[in-house]
Amino acid sequence: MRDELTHAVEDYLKTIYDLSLSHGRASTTQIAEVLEIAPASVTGMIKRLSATKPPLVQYFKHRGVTLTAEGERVALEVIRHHRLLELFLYETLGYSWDEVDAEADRLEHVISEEFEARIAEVLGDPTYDPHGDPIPTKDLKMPSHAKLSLNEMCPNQRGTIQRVRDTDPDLLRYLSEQGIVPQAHFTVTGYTSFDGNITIHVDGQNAPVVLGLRITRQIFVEQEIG
Amino acid sequence: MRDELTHAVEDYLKTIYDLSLSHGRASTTQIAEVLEIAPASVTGMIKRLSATKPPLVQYFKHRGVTLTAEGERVALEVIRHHRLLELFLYETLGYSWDEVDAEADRLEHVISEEFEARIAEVLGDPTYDPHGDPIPTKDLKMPSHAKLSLNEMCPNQRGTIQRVRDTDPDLLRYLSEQGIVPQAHFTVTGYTSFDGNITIHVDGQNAPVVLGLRITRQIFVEQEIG
DNA sequence: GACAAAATTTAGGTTAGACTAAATTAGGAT
DNA sequence: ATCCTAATTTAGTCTAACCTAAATTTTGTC
Repeated sequence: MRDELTHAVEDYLKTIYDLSLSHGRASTTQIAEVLEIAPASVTGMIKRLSATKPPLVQYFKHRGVTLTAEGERVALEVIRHHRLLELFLYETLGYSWDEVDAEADRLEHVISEEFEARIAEVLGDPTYDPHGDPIPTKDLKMPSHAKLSLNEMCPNQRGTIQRVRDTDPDLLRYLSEQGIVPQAHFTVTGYTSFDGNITIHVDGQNAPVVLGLRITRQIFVEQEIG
Repeated sequence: MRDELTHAVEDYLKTIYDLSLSHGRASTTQIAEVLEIAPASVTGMIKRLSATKPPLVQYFKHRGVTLTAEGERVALEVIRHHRLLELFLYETLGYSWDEVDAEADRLEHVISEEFEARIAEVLGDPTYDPHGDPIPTKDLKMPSHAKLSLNEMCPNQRGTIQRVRDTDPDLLRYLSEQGIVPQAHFTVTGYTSFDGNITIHVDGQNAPVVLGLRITRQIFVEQEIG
């Protein structure tokens, strides 16, 4: 139970958690892509993760992995660290939202439970980080969050940006320049079926913005009815 | 110049810096004791540190190591991180002075220059950490600091605590209970030559405290003349 | 249902950083 | 000057986590 897992293990579990949410399971190649390591290395690590007691993942040879209850617990712990840190860097140290991910990626593995508790207190037990991602609670329950992605919306519908799931600083900077940040209201003004491009007009902005599938899939929204 | 040194290397350099200050050079065994690893492991690492380009240490077989200019630069960088972090944890997150060292030991290796700059700014470019240790400046100059240790004082002399160089939480908690913290004024009321024990009476405290050599050697003071 | 392309695993190798046990060197006491 | 002990180094292992190249399995297409 009380571990002392390596940073690498924590990174794997975090990645598998994310991939499992969006794809149901995590394949070797997907994990390798996210972590930017060779697929063969992933296979090796997966074997070790499934051989610990208690096992952290369930391994289905040639068809990917899922987290065990214990693996999910660890993943949520790391994700809580990460997102609390992002918000702390943003709120308390004045980082911009495109800078917080990289710093939190390193800090998340070394802070103590004490540190976690203290920044949570300073921030008033927050529920969402600067990208709108939900922060698991102290007892590791994931707060509710928008599941509708921007690419599923249709012209003339209105909505509110809830969550921007990307870590690329350049993209994030571009999006915030266009007013595309959590809580922004917008109207879908166009859609081209060939490429899946969506055009939205953010309230208060002069020009509309055209966004490709790769991006709109990462943006989660609340639809405004009426 | 442009590094990406491992945590272990940074720990070695920090340790060698400290030992060189107090003993002129750092021996294999001393380093091993501080880092709590086997002496044989230290020999191996020292060889690597002296074989980098540029070398980080100068190795005198069978007689210890000293830092090169480059090694000292890295050590001061790490020490700056460490002490800024200690103060940040103390001031901004409400840690007590006995808790900050352990947390800073892990964080010091992963924070970015950006993080360093931001906490330095939040803290107003501070010069001393919660133990009274001097914080190297941005350009890595060490601020002036008291060099007289408590064990060198004589009965009836008065002084001010400037610096408590220890990392043991239990000891630090005990000392602060006795009012022995930076800026405290005191009078030396006794000395026993057999064991080197010194008795001091801290202003505002009821009872005097007897301190052994192991402790008084770690406490640095400013003597009050007259 | 065969087969090529894509995904995955196996096999073997590397590096950092630790370990133990055994050999060697240095330094202080006689 | 010798000898003993403490300090140090050498030699050989181990583990975590990565790598590449080759072998294998799965899957989608006709």
